[in-house]
Amino acid sequence: MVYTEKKIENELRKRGYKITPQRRTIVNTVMRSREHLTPAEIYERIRQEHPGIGLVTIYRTLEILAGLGLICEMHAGGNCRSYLMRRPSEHHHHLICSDCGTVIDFTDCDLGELERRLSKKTSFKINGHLLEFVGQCRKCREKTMAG
Amino acid sequence: MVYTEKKIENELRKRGYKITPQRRTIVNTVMRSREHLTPAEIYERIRQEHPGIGLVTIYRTLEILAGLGLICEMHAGGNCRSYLMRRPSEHHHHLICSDCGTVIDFTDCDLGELERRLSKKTSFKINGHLLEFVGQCRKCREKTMAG
DNA sequence: CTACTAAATGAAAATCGTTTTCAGTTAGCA
DNA sequence: TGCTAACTGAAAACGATTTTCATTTAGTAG
Repeated sequence: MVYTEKKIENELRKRGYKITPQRRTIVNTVMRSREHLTPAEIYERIRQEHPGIGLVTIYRTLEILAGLGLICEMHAGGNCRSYLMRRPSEHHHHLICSDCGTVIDFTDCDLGELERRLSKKTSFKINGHLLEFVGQCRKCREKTMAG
Repeated sequence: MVYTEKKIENELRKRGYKITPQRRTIVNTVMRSREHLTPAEIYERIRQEHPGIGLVTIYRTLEILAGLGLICEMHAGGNCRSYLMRRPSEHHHHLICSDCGTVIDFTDCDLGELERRLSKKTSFKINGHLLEFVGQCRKCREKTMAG
């Protein structure tokens, strides 16, 4: 389950932020996506319908949403950050083939116990996690064997 | 246990990389530290003894070492990456504070069962994994409460 | 020890993602 | 309808990282 647009708008209004068409579009875009999106990717997607929008506005809005804990900010390889709607209780992970780049998603990760243990030990309030497995898919393994 | 300088030099030589005084110093600096260091921090530490060294060289060397799996690259908040000596056989994971960037390492992850399950279901040969928890450390939580 | 060559170095410039500045626009409220 | 704080977009600034290029050096063969 994901936050509704209404819930997000209320949350923003409550803190004195205004609801602008740009912000609506940004929330909507992040919401539609089941993948993490970088600011640049969000910009590209929005630009098609909303040519006038500025990349700056996207940065600013994402910063606010992440600050309120409504979306989840993530830092992966390269110099890029990306954002995903926060799905309370559900999260999603990847299994990546290091040869061909195929990505398989999975959602069951059983990290609750570890999360509790870490949280207790470190006094962190844990908000999320990133889990990725890297390996070789069947096809690529067969190629390697053959070659 | 951490890799020895000798082991690292051999690993480099084996791939045709040369052992230069700069590389020695960089390896030595990362090795001495029990903390993650950013390229800029490494630069600062080295500059005191080796004023001539270039930041570029540090970037280049870190890239090679990380590529060979001898050090561990980490992306935390802000636009910064940092590096830590790798401890073979342990794999090591991070708990990151999304506010201040503090990183806590841990090594117990209990993902063996999940790995087997995924491997069976997807026919992947799984070689490794990346696990990061993101949250808010005690100090930052207290600040948030107060503010 | 000397000469050679591929690899490495450092300085400067280029690049990329992100942030700041600023003048003009707009949402939300009286 | 009018007001004002908040928002916007363009351009400039910024900081981290990468590329380019001329020079130097490690490792090796003679």
